[in-house]
Amino acid sequence: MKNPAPHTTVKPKDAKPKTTKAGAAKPRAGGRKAAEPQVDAPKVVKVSQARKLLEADILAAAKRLFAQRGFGGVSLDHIAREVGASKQNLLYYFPSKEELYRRVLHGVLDVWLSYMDALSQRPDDPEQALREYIAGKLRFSREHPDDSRVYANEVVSGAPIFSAEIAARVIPAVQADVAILNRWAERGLCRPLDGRHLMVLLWASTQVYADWASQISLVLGK
Amino acid sequence: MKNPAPHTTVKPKDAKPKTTKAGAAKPRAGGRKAAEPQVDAPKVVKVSQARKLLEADILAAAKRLFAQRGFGGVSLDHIAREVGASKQNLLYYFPSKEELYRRVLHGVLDVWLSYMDALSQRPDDPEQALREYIAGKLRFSREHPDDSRVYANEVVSGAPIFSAEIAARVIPAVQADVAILNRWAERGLCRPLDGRHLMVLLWASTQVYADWASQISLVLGK
DNA sequence: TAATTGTTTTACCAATTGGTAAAAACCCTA
DNA sequence: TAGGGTTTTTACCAATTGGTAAAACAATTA
Repeated sequence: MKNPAPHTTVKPKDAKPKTTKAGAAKPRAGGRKAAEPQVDAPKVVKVSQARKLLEADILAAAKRLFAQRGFGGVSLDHIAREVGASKQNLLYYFPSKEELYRRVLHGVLDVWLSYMDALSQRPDDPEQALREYIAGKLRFSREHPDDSRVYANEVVSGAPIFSAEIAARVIPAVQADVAILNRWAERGLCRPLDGRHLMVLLWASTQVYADWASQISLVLGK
Repeated sequence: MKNPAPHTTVKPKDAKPKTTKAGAAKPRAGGRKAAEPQVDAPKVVKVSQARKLLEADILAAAKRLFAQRGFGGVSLDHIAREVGASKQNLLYYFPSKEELYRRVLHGVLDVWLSYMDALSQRPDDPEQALREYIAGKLRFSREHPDDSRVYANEVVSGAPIFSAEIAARVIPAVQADVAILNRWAERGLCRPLDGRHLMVLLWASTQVYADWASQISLVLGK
């Protein structure tokens, strides 16, 4: 009543550059095929390369930020600025913040799982298999620390958004590994053990090297 | 200009209850001593009990929420509602959100450190000392999962707020423990090892049981 | 070149954010 | 019962939040 809405008098802040950074840097190319229904041609929708590029940019930035501050600690605006686009533009690619987060998590899980098949590769050589397994998980933590952290963040929060997908994709993989461990023990290929707990131990120690990097480096004096 | 500011016409939503839940539930007691300067009386400021109670309530709720969603994922309003007070009331006890968070972290660190002195208690009995150390850390994770998670969250984010305090309080404690481990190795009381890495391993595996509770319970089928 | 598509920007919006100022309610002591 | 302190509530505030609608711009195809 007293004064007009402060956000209705939008001052342009400063004359915005005629062509934005993103606009100048990235060439656009619209138009997608599928005019004539060619049956034997692979029906890839062929989204324009520019689109894929920006989409990947957004996902990468979002991953980095989510890793650092968690879902609630990051705003769409923040992510958008990081890739030189506007929030609205970002919402053109991803319909909502949660959907973007989901996409990030999906990608993270892809990477995570791709590092986890060492045990089944060598079902008869516990020592070598374990060695490779651990090496793989360490490599994952080292090569994809943000993925590791995003995943950790989600799990620590009780996986409010991703529990279904985790249940569907991670649990089976882990249980298969646990089964292999237990089979080794039964066949006498290694000392008797509870595969589940060894699994947790392996997990813990590798994951931690990524998540706790800052503190560990302080402690190890490195 | 066109329309009045929407948030200036604040509608009371619904007639708020004359006495709020908090007001009805919690007795207040003001007034603090220190009128005449009694020199030998213990100069505890003696904040009123009600104050201490609400303060503790706030800290507890804040800890729980920060553990779940991280610093950025929690609003003051959210915390306030959780304890049945208003945001402004909360700001009467803690001058800012960051200060509240700092207080939470401080408390977490107190608890954490209190579980970490097992090694120095038995400087000549590696096995027993380690057993107790691990048991203690596991107990911490089990008895104070939120503390564990808040701490993990902060560290995973690179300890943006708490790095100084961590450096001052945690690192020395850990380094002392590492030194003990290394001394055992030197004296032949245990197998040769790098205390730093054993330390990380111990840390990892105990902490993880708290932080990853949701996922682990899925995997372990419990 | 014109129509059509795909992409970006502009203009909004209601709700919520952390925070301030001050009035009101409360409680103990004098 | 009055006064003075402590605590809570009321009333704001500017900035930011996630999100919508539509206009403007660009590229491709007809």
